[in-house]
Amino acid sequence: MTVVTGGVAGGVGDGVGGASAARPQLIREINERVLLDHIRRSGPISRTELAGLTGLSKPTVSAALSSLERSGLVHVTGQRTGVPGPAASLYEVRPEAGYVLGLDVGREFLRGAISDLSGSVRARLSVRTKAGDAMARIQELADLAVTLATEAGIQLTQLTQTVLGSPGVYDPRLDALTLTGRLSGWDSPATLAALRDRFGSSLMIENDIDAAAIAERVHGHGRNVDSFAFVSVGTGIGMGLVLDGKLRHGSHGVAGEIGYLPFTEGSGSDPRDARKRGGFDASASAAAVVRAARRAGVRGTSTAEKVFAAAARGDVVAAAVVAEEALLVAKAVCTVITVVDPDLIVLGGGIGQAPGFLEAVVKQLRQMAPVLPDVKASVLGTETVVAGCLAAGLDRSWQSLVGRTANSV
Amino acid sequence: MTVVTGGVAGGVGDGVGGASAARPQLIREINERVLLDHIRRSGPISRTELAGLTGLSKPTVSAALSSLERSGLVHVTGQRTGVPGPAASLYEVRPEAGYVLGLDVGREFLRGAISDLSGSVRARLSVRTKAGDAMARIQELADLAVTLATEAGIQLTQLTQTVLGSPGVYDPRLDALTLTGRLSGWDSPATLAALRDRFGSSLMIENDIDAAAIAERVHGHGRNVDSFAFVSVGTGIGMGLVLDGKLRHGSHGVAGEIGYLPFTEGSGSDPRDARKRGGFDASASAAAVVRAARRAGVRGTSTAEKVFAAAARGDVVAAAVVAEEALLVAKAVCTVITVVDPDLIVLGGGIGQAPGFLEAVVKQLRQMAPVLPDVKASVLGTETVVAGCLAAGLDRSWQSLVGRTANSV
DNA sequence: AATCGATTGGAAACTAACTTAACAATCACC
DNA sequence: GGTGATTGTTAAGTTAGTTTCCAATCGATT
Repeated sequence: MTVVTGGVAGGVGDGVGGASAARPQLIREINERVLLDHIRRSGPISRTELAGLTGLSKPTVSAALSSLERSGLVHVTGQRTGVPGPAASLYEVRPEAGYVLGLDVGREFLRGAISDLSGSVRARLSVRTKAGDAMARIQELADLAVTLATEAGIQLTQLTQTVLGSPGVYDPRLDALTLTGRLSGWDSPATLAALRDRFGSSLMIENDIDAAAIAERVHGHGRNVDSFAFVSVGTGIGMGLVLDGKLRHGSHGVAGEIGYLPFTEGSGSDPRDARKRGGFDASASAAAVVRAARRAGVRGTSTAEKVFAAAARGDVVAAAVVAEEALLVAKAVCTVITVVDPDLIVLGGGIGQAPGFLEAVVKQLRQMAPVLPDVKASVLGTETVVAGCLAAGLDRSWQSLVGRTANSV
Repeated sequence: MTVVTGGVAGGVGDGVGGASAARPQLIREINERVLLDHIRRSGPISRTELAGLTGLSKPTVSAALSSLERSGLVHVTGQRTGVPGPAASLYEVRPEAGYVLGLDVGREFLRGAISDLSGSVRARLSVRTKAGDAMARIQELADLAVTLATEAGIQLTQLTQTVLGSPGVYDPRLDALTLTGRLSGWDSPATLAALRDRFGSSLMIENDIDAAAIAERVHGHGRNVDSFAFVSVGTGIGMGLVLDGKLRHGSHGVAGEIGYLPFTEGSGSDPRDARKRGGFDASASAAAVVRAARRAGVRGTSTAEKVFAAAARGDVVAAAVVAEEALLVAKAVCTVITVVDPDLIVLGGGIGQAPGFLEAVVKQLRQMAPVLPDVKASVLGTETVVAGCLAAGLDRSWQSLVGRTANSV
């Protein structure tokens, strides 16, 4: 009944670390994993094709597939005909071998989806939350889970993995949620206990922006690089860092909490926010933009979106506020470059994805960063966090299912 | 004839990446590696002990050791007697199986050492450089290598790996040295070509502070953690980042170049430095401390060391300068925490290791960082960079030697 | 319509590597 | 000098994977 977070371990301790000795069975384990990966990626596929892709011999592929079929992870889905010779059996992942529930808890909305092991979404739903406190919010999440399961036509017990994208981070050393910011009461031990109680042992809690970064890796610009930073600027500020294809949480779970960058020179900073969500968040989040615009005398500045719209219309004062915001974000991106130097920076969030903002940030970056990596704006939308949770849950499900197979064979 | 940098690849692409299929031979390869690791760590050791440590059976251990012995990587070094039963043969790494040359090129000193495969240093030397340009400097390095080889009693051709710790970074995309800062002419293509010409195909170029971080990982505080940041503050400012036990260079080699952090509020900044070595370097390096002290009116401020000494003696103005420096360094450390959240921060360099500085930085950190990791001052000295180069070269030598064995068997 | 040729899937024989079990040889200690 | 622990090897058996060969199948060609 432990909450596990993030990037599936899976690392083969490198060299000095402490790799352990290998038995012949390991070969089988590796090869089944490899085959499974190919089947996942290349849809229905024949034994011969798999043999070609992996370099394994036909008898070996056959034996391994039998084993995978016995354990229920793959099945024959049809025959390929139309070519000379006998019809080839086509294998694919058995979608019913597992189901993943992804949830996104925000201040205003709860979103969720259920996907099967093949990755297709069986049910999806967003609701506006009415909850006043943490416990009510958890109840709403549980209700959402039930609704989704019903719609997907499965039992809750069939879920192999549940992933909750949430503000705040899970600190494995303290076994607690911390830095939950705007979500009141969410960082209490009771919240964590209640979540575990409702969602069981397979619950995995992922920072919402980290989840979005995973989605970006699977569906967005992160597909073709193996290290990138997803920088989200909107209601709050945060980052998800993917290095060597793996999301990094850091040793206290705070990797990417760039709201706490020690930049305090912003014009719109609110000291109350600075304590709770970090100095940089207070200086550069949407609320700070609104404050700065109001102070500068821009009219009709109820939301950051309106400030950006005014700037786009040619309001020079609003444009100055936007430029200042771009400078702040560029500084944050510059720190990320100097510290980890990723292949790519993806800007996300309401402000990060605003038209023209990317260019403004890049312009500033050019003058301050030691190198200029690719910088792109995210093209994903409101379902990003849920998609990331599903992807993370799928990954983890695969790991555990394959592991289980290997042991039981 | 390529310059390779840093952390040996060796990663088994995780999951989706592209792991390839396994043959039975892989088992042997893994097991030989594991045995070798144990022999390296646990000195002369018997077959039976190895069987116990690895969990492999005695016959398997015997067979693998024979193979390793045939390829010249290990040899029997003696017999253990004194216990009942036949004398056990003790195996150890054959030191002569390879030699590593580590070099540290600085503005004032060149340092170097040669170690054998077992890690013991066979020769060590530091010389003051008289070189006026890059080519002369390379000649001095080559001379140093010859002297060291003579002293160690080996031929230069016996070197399996040469590692040069140098200011600046190697950018694999441009195949060039960049950001070489104070070392004039060091970033020209001709320098790189000349280095390759002199030191051959096994040359590996490592940023000097990254090399120090490797030393810290092998000999210093980094031994018992698997992610830490070595932050060096002295003549220049830089960082070496070790995550999951592996040094990270980033995709342009600039990971850790925190001299380029966009902090410009320091009082001692010099605009010429800012362009060349980064805004933060210009604000917080030793020269900046001297400038700040001079401006504040501290007397006898020819070096940063004297400013720190004055502060320690009770000079309140000097103390204020030191406190300001601590604040700047704390901000840099805070950015590292918010971006990657390592287990540990190690402070190094003349300023970083100054008495009392650690405490001053921690005091500031407490008020700004979202979490406070372990922070320690390095206890390593002037030979750190060379030690790191040797460690990196040993690692790489092991990788290639073991790889070669596996193929040739 | 019959044959040809490509292709599939599996069976047999062989290789690589590990394990367990048994055994002969050795050495300290009583 | 006998006893018991320990070492290192040999033999037999298991898990995996490879190569080679073959029967069965199905579209295409004659």
